[in-house]
Amino acid sequence: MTGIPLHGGDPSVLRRLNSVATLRALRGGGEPTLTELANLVSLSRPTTEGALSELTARGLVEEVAPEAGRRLGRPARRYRFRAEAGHALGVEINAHRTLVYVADLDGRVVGGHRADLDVGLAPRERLSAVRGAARTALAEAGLTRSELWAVAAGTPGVIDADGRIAICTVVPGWQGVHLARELGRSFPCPVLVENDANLAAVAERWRGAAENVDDVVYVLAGLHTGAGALIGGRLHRGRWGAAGEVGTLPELGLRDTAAELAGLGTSPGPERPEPQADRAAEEILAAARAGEPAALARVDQVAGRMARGIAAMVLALDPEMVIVGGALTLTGDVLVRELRRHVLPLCLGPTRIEASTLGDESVGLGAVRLALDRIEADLLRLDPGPS
Amino acid sequence: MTGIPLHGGDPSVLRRLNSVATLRALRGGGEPTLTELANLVSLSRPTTEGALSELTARGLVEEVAPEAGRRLGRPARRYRFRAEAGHALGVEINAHRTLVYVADLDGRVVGGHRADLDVGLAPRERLSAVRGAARTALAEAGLTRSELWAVAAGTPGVIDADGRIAICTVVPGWQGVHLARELGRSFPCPVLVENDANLAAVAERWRGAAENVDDVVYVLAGLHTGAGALIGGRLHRGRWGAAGEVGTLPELGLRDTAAELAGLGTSPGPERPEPQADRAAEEILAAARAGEPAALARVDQVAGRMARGIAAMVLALDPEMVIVGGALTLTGDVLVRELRRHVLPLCLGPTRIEASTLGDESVGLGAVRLALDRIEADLLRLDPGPS
DNA sequence: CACATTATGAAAGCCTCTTACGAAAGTTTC
DNA sequence: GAAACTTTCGTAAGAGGCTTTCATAATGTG
Repeated sequence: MTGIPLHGGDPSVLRRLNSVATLRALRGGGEPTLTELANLVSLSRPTTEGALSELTARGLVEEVAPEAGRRLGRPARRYRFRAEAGHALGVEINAHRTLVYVADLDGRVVGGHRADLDVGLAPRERLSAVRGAARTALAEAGLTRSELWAVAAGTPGVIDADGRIAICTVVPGWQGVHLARELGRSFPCPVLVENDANLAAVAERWRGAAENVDDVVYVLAGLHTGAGALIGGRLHRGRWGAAGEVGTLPELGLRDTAAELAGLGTSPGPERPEPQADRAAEEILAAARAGEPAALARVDQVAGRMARGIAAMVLALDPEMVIVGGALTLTGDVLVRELRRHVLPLCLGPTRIEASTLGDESVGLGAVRLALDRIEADLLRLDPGPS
Repeated sequence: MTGIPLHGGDPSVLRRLNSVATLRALRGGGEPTLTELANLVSLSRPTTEGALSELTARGLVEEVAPEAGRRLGRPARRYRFRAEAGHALGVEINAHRTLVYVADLDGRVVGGHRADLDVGLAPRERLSAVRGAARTALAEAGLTRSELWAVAAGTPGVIDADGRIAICTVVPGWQGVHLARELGRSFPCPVLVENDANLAAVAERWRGAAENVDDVVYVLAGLHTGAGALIGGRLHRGRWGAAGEVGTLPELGLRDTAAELAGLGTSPGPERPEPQADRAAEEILAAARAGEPAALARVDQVAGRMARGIAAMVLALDPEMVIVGGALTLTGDVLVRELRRHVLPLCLGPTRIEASTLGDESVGLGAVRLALDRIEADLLRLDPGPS
């Protein structure tokens, strides 16, 4: 946790440490020469060379053709990180669809597939649809399952530490499913499961609106509103994986957002969400964007209600940035503008409130990032581990 | 941040690493023999010996007299961590008083002083009272300022990253004071400043009700209610140091708690807090403890109001535990019981809600712990640093 | 007082990193 | 087209650190 070693080490840990440092330097991209690399890691050239030959043997690094001469002197050998050495699979599973991405170790998406799902699908069918989508995506990328190094899946609900869906109200029958174990049967590598809003937050920090921002709250505005938080650049799950579920408090206005936007009123406790509420909500938002007064008023009203819940999260966590995404933001930024207007006056600091830039890809991409994080942790770990 | 090195190292980093590991093992307490220590850090005896002689030269470790024989064989040399090698100063400063602790590197309190302060005191006088209290506490411990390795202070309000009091409504004139710089003039060592509720959370995790719990929310129930959060065992300050200020949202019932308890109603925005509200609130709590119905009803009502704010934090962060402390809890655990009754139904997980066990010492002890954390970070850092 | 037991002290050997120097492979210049 | 120049490569020597090993020292037991 603290990075402070409990155990000392013999000279061999130096070798590992230097290997890791070299790999890390190469992961930055580019195709540095041996001497450039040696300077980067502050090691001597022979040592760097040794680390590189080990990494090459492990398939993580490759020597590339020397740059066709334009500089003086003997051409330098260049090396690059073999991003294609392994792959990560990111999956989104929700009530309406599943979305799968395959990415290489650099996070470049090399395949994907999306499939619409019926809301009423039983977990077993839902799972086999997911497996099918994964198969298709892998085929598109020309890969087999054995070339996957990690898999991550995002889904609505509270996910416990084992990857079981502890609470889920929006996908029928989903609660209680041990998603990590189920998917684990299909893949010969670690399988992680995480709440969808949490993953969206991860994605927006990776390559979205919150790039490199360390403290982020992501608000997933859909039928209900969920939220995910990154604290110090790391995902905050909470003790039982339930962090960000402020939506549970009725007076904070994050329940049945779409329904209220659509003017259906707050239903007491719908076992099955009504998809038409989503569509109706989107229509209202479109009308608001067109300037229709009644629609604007409705958006204003809902934003005012949601604002309290978001403000509660902002005041609790004091993030640098709030990202608003989810189905309700896909048709424009009316909602974000209204939320900004309502939330900012309630905050203490100059928190920025921005729209998601990844749209409906954020959960899937966040899953990719989570899987990559796991791979990197394994790769850059100092102790060799049982692999 | 990640503990992964960017730079490689020559054999000398091994030595530092092993020194650090040895020191860390000794910090655990006890007076191990050389061989016991070598086993602890998984190093050979000669290497451990080398690390020890370096640490001894730095004054951090000392050889103690061998345990008077009761075992067979040649008596083993024993070593111990010299907790008296350095000291930390922890300070609490609020509207009514200042409290100072001096502790050695093991956190053992070796001196302290508390002084009542007039609420209306100007910052300059308040500061000199604090300096006086520190001087008295140091004298009691038989130490000079130069033997302090770090100082930390806790005070109400939002503290920015530089140790300036960005927002403070409860101590007149306090807002805008650059507390870290002011105190820095008096001490030849790092000076840290932190929000009081944050420090109370740190203290309760250190040696209070939340020992070794990683995700904790501390609710400081005083005139207003502040909160501090520990996430993953680390203090979460937020981007602008304003994390935990849920009390700002009026509908969450964490403003003017004492005033409402005392039946004074919610004052719109008191420039100066009224100390009699505190006292009246305590009387109500005592009456409630005695079972007086009217008082019980009042407590119940306030707890119900506060519960929403606390629940908002719990739902946002999903902590393992909520600690309730502050002036309102000193007279008994009525408030805690009522809060537990009101908050738990609103939560998703089995969050524990407990009373502070450190009482009005928590902020000062948290300051000690924060200073010690800083010292440890410096001590256990691998790179030598400019010290 | 000898013996068993445990710890210390010092030397030998191994691993890894750094420095140093000559050879190699290009480009530029004449 | 060859010599000069420049930069990199390959390898050997040297230094720092850790481990193993064996003889020695100090203490309790019979």
